[in-house]
Amino acid sequence: MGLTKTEMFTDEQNQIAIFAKAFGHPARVAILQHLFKINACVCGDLVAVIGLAQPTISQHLKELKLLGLIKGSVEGTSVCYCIHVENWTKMKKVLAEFLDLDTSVENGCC
Amino acid sequence: MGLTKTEMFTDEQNQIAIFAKAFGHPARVAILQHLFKINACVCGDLVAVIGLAQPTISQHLKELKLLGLIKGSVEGTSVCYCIHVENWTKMKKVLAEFLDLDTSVENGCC
DNA sequence: TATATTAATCGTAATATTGCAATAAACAAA
DNA sequence: TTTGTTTATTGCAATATTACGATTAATATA
Repeated sequence: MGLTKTEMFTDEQNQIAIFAKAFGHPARVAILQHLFKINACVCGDLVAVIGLAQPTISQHLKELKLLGLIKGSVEGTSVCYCIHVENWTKMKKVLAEFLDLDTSVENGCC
Repeated sequence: MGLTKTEMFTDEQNQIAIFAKAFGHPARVAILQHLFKINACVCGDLVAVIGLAQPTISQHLKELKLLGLIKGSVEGTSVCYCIHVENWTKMKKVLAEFLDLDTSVENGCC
């Protein structure tokens, strides 16, 4: 059906899934890596850097902005994007809690 | 088009996206959390624990197994699943490298 | 004001994902 | 062998995602 049954899962599980989905596409990974690399606002060159069409990049940026992982500010005719560091840190905490579950695994079988 | 243009991105970026996609659904998050919680093989009770239909669970398990994050062994009529700790560690390293990019961000704008 | 530049939105096409009923396959036990 | 139990596979329907051309919106500049 293509329709995730979110109501069957905890808020935490849905939260993890939503964040993970943001990184579930290489274009968004590339966008975020570039923003970190530049370590400043990026105004306009993302389309050239990533290589996808402008509407496609704009769509990916919108998703990341909706999730709060980046912020954009209008700067003349262009728009400048950068990492939302506070939210990035929060997201990392949520994901790390999940990813670090293996620290206590004894693997007594298999 | 629904078709990701993987050839436009680096192996690392695609790798991150593929792993992240595995956690991009709450059912798979729940499955993995349960495997960690039990800290052993789980034989058969996943359908009851998660609450989705058996073919749906089987499909999610297949994806996780294909990615190498879990392993399953036949045990009579049932199949036992558990975390593939070595691969989980490798995956964590790949994701952590990406998630920890913020350590050097000075956020000199925005 | 007219034009150029840049980003967002709309519309649409194609592929991917999710979910489950039905069925098949594998095995244990009677 | 027959029956029951458990998991995998198949087939399909519905929704989601990805991508981009065309257009619109917003703003700077000539």
